Order: sequence, then structure tokens, then C-alpha cells
Amino acid sequence: MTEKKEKILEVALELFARQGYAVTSTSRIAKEAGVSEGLIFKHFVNKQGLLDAIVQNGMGDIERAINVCLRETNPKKSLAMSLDLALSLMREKKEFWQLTLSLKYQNPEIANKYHHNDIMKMLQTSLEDAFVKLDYQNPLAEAQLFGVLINSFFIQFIHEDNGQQESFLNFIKEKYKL
Amino acid sequence: MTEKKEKILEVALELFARQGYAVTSTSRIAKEAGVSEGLIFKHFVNKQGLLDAIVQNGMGDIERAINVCLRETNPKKSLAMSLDLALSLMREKKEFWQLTLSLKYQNPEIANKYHHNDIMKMLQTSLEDAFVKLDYQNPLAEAQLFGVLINSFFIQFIHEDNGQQESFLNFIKEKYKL
Amino acid sequence: MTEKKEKILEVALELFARQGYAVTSTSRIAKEAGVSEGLIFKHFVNKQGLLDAIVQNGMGDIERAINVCLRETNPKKSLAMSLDLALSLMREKKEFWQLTLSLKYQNPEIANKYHHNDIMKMLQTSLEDAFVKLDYQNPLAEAQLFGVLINSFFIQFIHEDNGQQESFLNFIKEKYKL
Amino acid sequence: MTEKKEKILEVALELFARQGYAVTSTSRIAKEAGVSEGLIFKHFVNKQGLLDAIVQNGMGDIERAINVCLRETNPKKSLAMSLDLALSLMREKKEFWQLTLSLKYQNPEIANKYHHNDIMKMLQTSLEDAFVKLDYQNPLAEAQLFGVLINSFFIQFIHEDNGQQESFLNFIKEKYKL
DNA sequence: TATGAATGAGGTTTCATTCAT
DNA sequence: AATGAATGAAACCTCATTCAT
Repeated sequence: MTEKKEKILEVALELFARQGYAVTSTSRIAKEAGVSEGLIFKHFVNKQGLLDAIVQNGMGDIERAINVCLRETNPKKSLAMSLDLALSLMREKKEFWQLTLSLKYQNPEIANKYHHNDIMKMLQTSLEDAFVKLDYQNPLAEAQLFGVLINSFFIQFIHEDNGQQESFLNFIKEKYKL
Repeated sequence: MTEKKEKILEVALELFARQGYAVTSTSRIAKEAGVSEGLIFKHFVNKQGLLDAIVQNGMGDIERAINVCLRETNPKKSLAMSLDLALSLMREKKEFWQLTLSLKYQNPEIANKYHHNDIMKMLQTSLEDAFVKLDYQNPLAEAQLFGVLINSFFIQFIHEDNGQQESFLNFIKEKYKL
Repeated sequence: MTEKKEKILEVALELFARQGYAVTSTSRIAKEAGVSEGLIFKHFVNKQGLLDAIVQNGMGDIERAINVCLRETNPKKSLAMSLDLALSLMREKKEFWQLTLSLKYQNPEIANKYHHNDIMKMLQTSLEDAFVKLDYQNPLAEAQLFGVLINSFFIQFIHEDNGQQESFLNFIKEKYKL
Repeated sequence: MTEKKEKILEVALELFARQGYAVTSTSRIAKEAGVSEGLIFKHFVNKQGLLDAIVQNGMGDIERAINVCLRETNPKKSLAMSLDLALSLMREKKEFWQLTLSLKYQNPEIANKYHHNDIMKMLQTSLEDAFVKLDYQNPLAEAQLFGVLINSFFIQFIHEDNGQQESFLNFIKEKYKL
């Protein structure tokens, strides 16, 4: 991957996340990346192709992070790790999550293709496992609720880094005695 | 308000919700509303003005609905009503909520102006009240969590009317013994 | 002539003069005149008709003023009066002259119809008369030059009321020993 | 500068001069230049940017011509050259002058920026110089009058190439014994 | 006389994309 | 791999004008 190709991906991610995909023009991306407009299309065929590449990139990183978390067999530790993972992902991949969330309302196809199906289902089964091991009455519903909480965590805090995130997480950990 | 003006608002809400604001063209709105494109601008000045009008309209309806819920003084009933209200609003104002949610990532200013500040804060204080009355240890955090749950409820289920909503709600009611 | 009709003429003259005919919209005129857009067309058929009415109005006033000046038979007095007339017209009918001048470059047909042919020719023959009586060698060319000076006077000073006008006029009067 | 860019400038100058800036549409310019409409905006950002470019272009040519004339130290020759220059500029840069004059009433900012301040002041001081050297009583006023005459010359004759220009010039030269 | 809702053509501008170099 | 001139469709918006009331 050449330097310029990488710069395009970087700038596009930032702009897509900040302004939205539809509203970000390829010419703006080219300008901010210090690159000719044509190059974007040489590398990514079209605007949608650029988005695909960004999403694939980001998902790769995240899958690797999640896989570590899935190997944990102790249920309490597994749940705690899920929460901690959410926090660290949110901090380190902020732009990517902003993009991912916004796509749900702008590009449902691509959003669902990646976001929902692959990753979240992997996490969901890991959560169900944990609640089964912990002998909860309704482990499926509990897993769903816990998943919703993680999801909400992103949605609630992705835009405002106000330091409340830790206290919110700790409160949940207490509730589940993690 | 003339018939045509109302038709514009109706069609625009539907399209903005389904496709997103940025991606919906005024010419498409005009065509589907059976109206000249110019009329949109006569009535709403701007595309943004049209969005403003839609949001204001929708918020009016919702405020009225929430106000009923806020008058309840019994804490358990109040929490239960909040959940039920979320369900009924989601069903009756589906398009409006889709729009509202999507705006967070496309038009943060207008989204925050209405969605967050006015209405959600009213609800938040009502939740805090309830948890204080119920003698929870950390009523503020509990209210925040409960608010997040309601919010998530929208986010999770707004796109897929798969009948799981009631069971999810009931599960939460059980958890809180409502 | 109703009040509203008169208000339209007044506002339109001001806007046409300040901004130019092409650039002034009928809706702007209506708004500033406190009148419905339709009324303009009821009274003046179309935008051009409004312009015609304004020009006709203004020309009437000016013709009356010039006619006084034309009755003067003493050549020196006649020339001096022409200059003074230019000054007073410029001051009292400023907006109308601005409009008239600008039309030359925007609406040559209507401009020539009134500005050039009718009035300026009347003045031109009066000037020729004067220079003939004063025994100038080339009275036709002198009259043309004097006409040009008057014309320039308008063009030079119509936009900037800087008080230099009198001194400029006096200088010319001295030159011609008026 | 590519061929197409130059063609746009050429066509736009012609149309702006003939019809006025406000009234000339970019689509018309594109059509007559045999160019896509988008190209105009790629090259000049704005319709106003296109106008700016035209004015800057024209002014460059004219400044070069005037500078030659300013180097003349003999006062009579200098005055005569000013008049001759006016005639030749009027013939060779007819369209540009038409545009410049019309801008005074349509786009005063840009017109004044260039037309008045830069060039005309250079000429004015050169005229003052000449009248000082020729020992006129009131050289400042004389220079102003002479400048007005040159200006009028443009205004009077730019639209009608009726051959009267030379005789008018000669008449002035005689008056000033040039 | 006066209104104001409504129109449709046309205006400027943006944008994703192509292509010769 | 990279540029940048060029395109054409479509975007938002303005405007003169009409018409029912």
C-alpha cells in the first residue's frame, strides 16, 4: 500500500466519521489528502469502494481485539472484559465507530453486512455462554440486555468524551457484581 | 396550513427517515408530493428549513405525550409508563424517530437542540425522582442507566419490527419488579 | 393612483437604482413595499412594465424642468442655466439618474428610447443655439463638447456626493466666462 | 492556461459586455464556448470569480499600454498621447471597456477596485504634471476636467462606432493647442 | 383592488467519475 | 502510480408570472 493510498483512507475515515458519508465529497477528500481526485478512483474504483475499504480495514483491527476477549472462559471475567473492551475500542477507534454508527442510518446495507452480523453475533454468543455459566434464569434475554448496554455505551458516549464513561462502566460492573 | 404544504411535510418526513436527509433531494420530495419544487422553498425557505419544520412538528406531538407520563407520581407506575410510552411512541411515530436518530450523525446541531436537551432531560429528572422514591442507592446512575435502556430500545428496534419488543420490555419490567 | 401602486413605484425605483434592474426581484420589491407579489403584475403587467412606468414618471418631471431652461434666450444665461439645472436635477432626482445611467448597459432599448432621444436632443439644440449666438467658430462641436461635459458631470458625481460638484461647475463657468 | 479556459474567458467577456453580467447565464457561456458548464466552476470557482479573472486580464493589458504613455515628459505630447491612447484602447479593447463601464452600476466593488483607483489615478497625476508644466492657473481642476473629457469619450462613443470620434478628438486637441 | 398559494423554467453550483498524459 | 482537465447529471434555489378567492 503506497503512502498516498493510505493517506486517502485516513482522511476519508476522518471526514466520513465527522460529517457523514453522503455529505463528504471526493474532491474534499482529495484536497485534504494532498492527492489528485483521479487517484481515489484509480485505487478504489468509486466512492462506495472507498467506504468498503475503510470498513474492512477497521473491522480487521476490531476482530483481532475481540478474539482475545472471546478466549476467556471465566464468565465474570468475560463479561468484565467485554465492557473494558468497549471502552478501549471507543477510545482508540473513535472515528471508526462514529462512522459505523452513522452508516446504520445512511447505508444500511454495508452497515449490516459488517457491523451487525459478523462481530456483534460473535460477541452475543459469548455473552450467552457467560450468563448460562452464571446460572441466570433467562440467559438469552440477559445476554441481549447486556449487548444492548454495550451498544448504548457507544451511542451515548461516542460524541462526548466527558469522563463519565468510567463511572458508568463501574456502575454496571457493580450491578452484575463483576 | 394548506393541503399541499402538509403533503410536503408528510412526504419529506418519510423520505428523510427512510433514506437520510442528505441523500433525499428536494426534487424527489416535490415529485412524490405531487407539487412543484419551488413550492417547497416558498413554504420552508430552505431544505434545512423544511427539516426544521418537520422536527418542530414531531417534537410538539411527543412533548404532549411525555407530559402525560410526567404527571404520574407513583414511582413504579412512572417507570412502567416510561417504558410503555417508548413502545407506543416508537410504533406511532416510527418515521419521526428514525429521522431523529439519524440526525445525530448528520445534523448534530438540530438533533441536539431538540432531541437531547429539551425532552430527554425532562424524562431524566422524572426517572431520577422515581429512583429516589424507590430508595435506590445510587438514584442518579440508576436513572441514567434506565434512560440509556429506553434510548437503546429505540435504537435496537426501530428498524426491525420483529415482535421481540414486548418480550424485551417485559424482561426489563421483571428486572425492576414493575 | 392608489397608495400601494405609488409605494411600488417608489420602492422599485430605489432598488433598481441601487442594485440594478436585472438583479432586483419582484418579490423583493413586493416585500419592501409591503404589498403582495401579485399586485405588481395587476398594476404593471410585468417587470418591464414596471420599469417603463418608472422611467415615464421620472422623465415627465425632468422634461418640465428642462423646458423652463429652454425658454431662456440669452446665450450665456442659457448655458449657465444648463449647468445649474444639471446640478439640481442630480440632487433632487438622484435615484432616477442612477437608474437611467445604469439602463444604458442593461436595457439599451428602453434607455435610448427615453434618455438619449427625447431629452438630450432638446438640450443639444438649445446648446447649439447658444454657441451660434456667441459666435463660436465651430458651434456644433462646441455644443457637443458642452453636452459631453454635462453628461460627464452626472456620471462622475452621481455616486459620490463629495461636495466637489460646485467647484467643478464653477471652474467650467469660468472657462466659458458665464 | 488551456485552450478551453481561454475560450471561456473570451466568450464570457463578449457576453458580459454585450448583455451585462447579471443577465448572462453560465450555461449560455458554456454553450457558446463549446464547453461543459462544470468546467467554468472548476477553473473560476464562481461566476464572480470568472468576472474577476476577466477584469484582471483586461487591466493587465491596459496598464502596460498606459505605462508607455506615462513616460512621456513633454506636457503637450503627453496630453495628446493620452487622447490618442483613449482612442486606440477604445478600439482594441472595446468589449472590455463596455464591461468596465457597465460594472459601475452592477458591481461597484469590483469596478472601483480596478477602474477608478489604480489606473485612473496614475493617469490623473500625469495630467496634473502636464498642466503644471504648461503653467495653467488651476492645474488640478484642469487635470480633472481633462480626465473627465477622456472618460466621457469612452462613455459617449463606446456603443456607437460612428466615425465622429476622430473629429471630436481633433476638436479637443485644437482647443488645447496640442 | 388586493392577496398569497402555486407553478415551471431556468439559474448557479456540486459532484462522482473518466480519460489522456 | 499519479495528475488534472473535462464532463454531464443532478443538486438546491430563484424568479417572473398566473390564478382562484
